[in-house]
Amino acid sequence: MTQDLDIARIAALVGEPARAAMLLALDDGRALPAGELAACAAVSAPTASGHLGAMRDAGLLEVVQQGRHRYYRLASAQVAALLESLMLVAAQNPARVATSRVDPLLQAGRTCYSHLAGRLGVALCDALIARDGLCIDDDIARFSPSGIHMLEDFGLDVHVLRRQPVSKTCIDWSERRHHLSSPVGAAIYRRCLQLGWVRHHLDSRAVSITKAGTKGFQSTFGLAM
Amino acid sequence: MTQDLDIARIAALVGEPARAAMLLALDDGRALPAGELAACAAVSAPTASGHLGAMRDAGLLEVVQQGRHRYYRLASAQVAALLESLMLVAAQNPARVATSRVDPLLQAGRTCYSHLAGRLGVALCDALIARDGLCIDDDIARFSPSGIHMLEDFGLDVHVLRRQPVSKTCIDWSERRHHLSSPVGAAIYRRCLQLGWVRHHLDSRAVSITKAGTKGFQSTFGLAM
DNA sequence: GCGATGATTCGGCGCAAGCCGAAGCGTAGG
DNA sequence: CCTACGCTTCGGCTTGCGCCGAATCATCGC
Repeated sequence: MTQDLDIARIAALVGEPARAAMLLALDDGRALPAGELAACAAVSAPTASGHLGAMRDAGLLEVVQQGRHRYYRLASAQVAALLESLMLVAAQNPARVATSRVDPLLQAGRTCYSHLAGRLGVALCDALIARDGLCIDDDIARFSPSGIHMLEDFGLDVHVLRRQPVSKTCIDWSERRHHLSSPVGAAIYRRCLQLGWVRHHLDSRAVSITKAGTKGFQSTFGLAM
Repeated sequence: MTQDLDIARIAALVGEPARAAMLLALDDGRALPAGELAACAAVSAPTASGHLGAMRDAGLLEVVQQGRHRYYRLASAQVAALLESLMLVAAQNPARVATSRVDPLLQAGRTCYSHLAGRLGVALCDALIARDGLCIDDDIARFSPSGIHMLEDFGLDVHVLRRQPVSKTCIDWSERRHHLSSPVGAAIYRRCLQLGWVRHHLDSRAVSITKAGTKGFQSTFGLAM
């Protein structure tokens, strides 16, 4: 066996609290400078630098130099998918012994590598299903004509959806429920930002809903927050 | 942050060559006794026992006792998905410096948690596409009427496909190409076994094609091995 | 230019964790 | 009942690696 070592090498990189914290901070696709990642992981700059270098060498991260800063970001969507896989497995195993404390970030929503996840992402998905705009079968979502109509009202360019009214879903690790993922999910997220319905907090991947968003989600999707 | 630790704990378990070897041996869904897993990982029985216990406690493995043997298997499809995620990331990163040696298992095919992967899985998928039976867009596969007809000839119960001619795909880590996954992929694999077209080697997850299979793949799917 | 700031490299410390041999426990089978 | 066998627990050894402080390099602003 030779691929054992390959996957063990990758998993070992992620299996270190400091490195895992950095990867999670990058999970939504942003690029962050080394110093900030050191702070996220609560380690010193030299330690962080070592970790980041190792992850870059292994192909998990990309680095882009800008002035005296070096911005790191996830190297590919596959790496993000790997993190989501890990979160899913971690969320459903019984290690939640004394961790009843709920992370405040989960209260509203969060982004998941360019699409909406968390409570908002799941609720949006549920609302579409409740109004017969969408049906999900075995992780695959199909839009109905009325669902496409809703997205049109929302301001999305849906001509691709007309050809193939299908999207992938992603199981949210915090809610254990489906939400829409790329590319439709990403388009919805971009449109939400554009309309000012949600705001992306710069220091994390939390997402909060604006007043306009509350009204908009209500009128367009029948979503009561 | 609290979920950092969760995913790090899971990843650290996988990130150990001996444990990774055991998980990979279980990747196709079989249940194996502790002793055999120790051999797979090339460690002593006590060492293996410690690893297996830790993975069971973490919810990665399930154990079923049968006589004086204890059979371990992956606890859920999510764990298998995690392994596939890791293989995908591991396969596409540039750590293939001196590992030009090709694993003989990949030559014919392999199973991937109850469906066909490897060269055979990818070739079958390609053949369906080439004959306009299938089109893949963004990891989602749709069957055309002629594709459904081919599967019918093959002996599959396709009434569910008529309602929703859609399936998921899985990117094979060795071929870097799509192949069909559950539930259609699993049905195809079961039917192949039933027809005696492929044989599952008991000591690994390799799959070999029988003479009947060569003929059958040729006549039904136009697949030249 | 010169200090300030971000990032990396180097060296040494300390702990966590993997490994095995020996011993213990339970089941199978004569 | 007693031996054989599969698996686990226990104790102790060793090594790998995560951590930091100090030093080095590069870039920005003045």
